[in-house]
Amino acid sequence: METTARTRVPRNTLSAELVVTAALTLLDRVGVEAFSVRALAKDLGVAPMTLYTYFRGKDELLDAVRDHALGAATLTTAYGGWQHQVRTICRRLRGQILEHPCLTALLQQRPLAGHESAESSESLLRALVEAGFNAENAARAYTTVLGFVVGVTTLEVRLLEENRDPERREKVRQIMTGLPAERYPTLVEHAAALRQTVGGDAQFEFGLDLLIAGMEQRLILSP
Amino acid sequence: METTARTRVPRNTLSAELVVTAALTLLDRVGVEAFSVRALAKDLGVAPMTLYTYFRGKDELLDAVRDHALGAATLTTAYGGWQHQVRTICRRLRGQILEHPCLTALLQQRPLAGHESAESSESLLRALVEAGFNAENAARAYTTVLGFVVGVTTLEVRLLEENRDPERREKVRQIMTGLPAERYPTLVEHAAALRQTVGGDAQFEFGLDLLIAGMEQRLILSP
DNA sequence: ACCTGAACACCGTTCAAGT
DNA sequence: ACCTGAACACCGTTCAAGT
Repeated sequence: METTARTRVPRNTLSAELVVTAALTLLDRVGVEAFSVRALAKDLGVAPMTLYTYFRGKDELLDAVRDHALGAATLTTAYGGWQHQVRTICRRLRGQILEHPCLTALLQQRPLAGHESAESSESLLRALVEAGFNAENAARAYTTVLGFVVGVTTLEVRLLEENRDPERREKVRQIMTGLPAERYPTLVEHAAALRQTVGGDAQFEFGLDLLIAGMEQRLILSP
Repeated sequence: METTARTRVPRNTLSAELVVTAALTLLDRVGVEAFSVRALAKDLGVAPMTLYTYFRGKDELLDAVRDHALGAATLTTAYGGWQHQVRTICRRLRGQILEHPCLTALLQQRPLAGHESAESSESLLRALVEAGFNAENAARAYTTVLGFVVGVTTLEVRLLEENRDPERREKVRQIMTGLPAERYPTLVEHAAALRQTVGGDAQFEFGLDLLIAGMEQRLILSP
C-alpha cells in the first residue's frame, strides 16, 4: 500500500502537445482498446480531470492524436514521375501506420484528418492530375489509393499482431490445418504461400505495383 | 419509475444463434462503440449474466457475430472467367459490409474469419490460380484483393456516415473550404470531384477495374 | 487559467446461488 | 443446463471547488 506522495506535476508543466504525445505512446503500447483517460492521467502523474483543460473529451483527444501521428508523414515533397510520386506517398503513409499501429483504429473510426494530412493529400492528387486523369477519375483514383493503402496496411498490422501472440497464432494454425482438403483444396494447398503474405515490404509493393499498372492501363483507355 | 414486471424469457427460449442475431441487429443500429453486453441483455429481456451461458465473454460473442454476418456472403459459387469471378466475390463482400456496417469495426479488430468465410476465400484463391499466377503471386494477389475491398469499403461506410450526420458534414465542408488555395491548389480545385467519390457503385467499380487491369498486366510480365 | 476530489451513470466479469 | 442478483474493479464525464 505505498502511498509515497505522488510526484504531482508542479505547475503549467502540461500542455496539449505533451498530452497528445503521451497519449500516442500509451495508445501504441497498450492498444486503443485498453487506452483510457484515467490511465493516461496516471501516466502523466495528474488527476483525470486535468486533461479536460486541454481537450473537450476523449474523442477530441483521439482526433488530435490521429492528426499528430499522421502529421510527420507529410514533411518532404515527392519528386519524379507520377508513378514514383504516388509510390513515395503510399510508402510514407504505410510507414507511419507501421510506426504507430494505433493509427489503424484511429483512421477507421474517423477517416482522414484535416490540415495535418492536407500536405500529402495535395501531393497525391496533384500527381494523379499530372498523370493525365480528368477531374473525376483523378478524384476516384485518389480515394481508391487511400482506401487501398489504409486497408492493406491495417490488415498487415493485424496479421502481424496475430503472429506475435503465440496463443492466437496456434489457433489460426489449427483452423488452417483443420480445413477439409476435399472442400477447400486450394486453400489447403497454398497454406504456406498464404502465410508468406503476412506483412513485409514485398507484399505491399506487389499490391502497389498492381494498382499503378492498373492506372497506367486506364490512362491509355480513358483518362 | 415503471416496474412493470419485465417479461422474462420463460425457459430455454434463448440460444447462441438467437443471441448472435440480436447482437448483430443491435451492433448495426447503435454502432460497435455503444454496444454493450448489458444493453444486449436488456434487448433480450434477460439478465446480463445469462449471455455468459452461450459465450465465454464479449470477445467470443463479437467473433461469432463477425462470422455470422460474413457467412451469408458465401452462398453461391462464382462462375465465368477469373476476372468475373474475382469481381463477383469482391462485390459480394462489399455488399455484406454495406448491409452490416458493424463489420468494418469487427473485421479491423479481428481479421478474416475461419470457417464461415472459407468458402469465398477458396473461390477467390482458386480464381487467381486459374488466372495463371504462380503460388507465391496468387497468395500475394489474394491478400491484396482482400485488403483492398475491406479498406475501400470501410472508407466508404465512414464517409457515408460523415455525410449523414449534418453536424460532422458541415465541419468537413468548413475544413475543405477553409484550405488556403495558394497552398493546396489541387485539393481546392477538385473539392467537388472529391465529394463525388464518397460511396456508390461507380467508385467501387473504378478501383476494382484498376486492380484487375493491374493483375492482367502482371500476368503477362511475370505470373 | 490550471488543477483537484467526489459523485454519477455506466462498463465487463466473478462468484455464489437458485431452478 | 440455464438463469439470476450482488459485488468488484473499472470507465467517461459533470460539478463545485480550490489555486
